[in-house]
Amino acid sequence: MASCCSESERVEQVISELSRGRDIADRIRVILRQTGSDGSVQILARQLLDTFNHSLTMLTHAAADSGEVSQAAKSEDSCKPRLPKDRRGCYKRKRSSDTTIKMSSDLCEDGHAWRKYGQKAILNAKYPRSYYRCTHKFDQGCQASKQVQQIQDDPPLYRTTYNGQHTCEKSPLDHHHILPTPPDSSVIWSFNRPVDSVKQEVQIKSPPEDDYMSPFLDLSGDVYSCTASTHSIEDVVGSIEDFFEFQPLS
DNA sequence: TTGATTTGACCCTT
DNA sequence: AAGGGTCAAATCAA
Repeated sequence: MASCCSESERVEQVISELSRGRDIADRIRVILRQTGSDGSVQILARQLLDTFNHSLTMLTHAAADSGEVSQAAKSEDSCKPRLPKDRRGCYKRKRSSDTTIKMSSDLCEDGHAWRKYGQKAILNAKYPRSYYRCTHKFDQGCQASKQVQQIQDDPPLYRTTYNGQHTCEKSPLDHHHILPTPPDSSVIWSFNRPVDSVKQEVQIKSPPEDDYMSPFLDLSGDVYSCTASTHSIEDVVGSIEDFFEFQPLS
């Protein structure tokens, strides 16, 4: 009879809720690791995360098998030429929250296994942008992805934009430049400034209450800081790029 | 043979 | 409508 929503909508709601639970579990896990909490608690957090991942995997596969998810648009104009698969609704553009940007003078390893899935020429950009997803996207349901783009030639400067957090297993070390996103969804950036061939780690954090504050860079001390809206990441990155461009390398 | 990369096409967001 | 993110077939490499 007339229920509030269709079966497919309910399935998608459950998937959405599970995804949210997984993100929260992952944040708990990161916090526990950062604070050096009891190992058994960390294991429990890990198991909680795995439970969400497995549930999501089973649910999405079952939904796909039964054709329940994302089939709403299938009823009409299904005779489009040269479409091997109906890909409508197959992806959503990433939002700017839960994003980490790293600027570095080289393409250093970040400790994760990535698989390149695309490359695009970007308007007004000299170099193409490469797209990577976590190698464990399918076997562990890890949603982390990154974009890498060279933004400067001499000296070479690369901007790496990380989206999402790793929920896959990796070595416990090597979090030296990917900082955990706090629960308030503020944004943290870190990048290396190539000065005297010595890389300086810079961390930039935007407090959540400064939603409408224009971005600025405080480069006066050893610790650089920057505040900005989570909606103006590009502005901040522009400021960083300006800094690299106009500051003579001493 | 298998997994990774390349590349053109599709389609969502702005 | 344009730009950008993702998919997937083709190709490459180990």
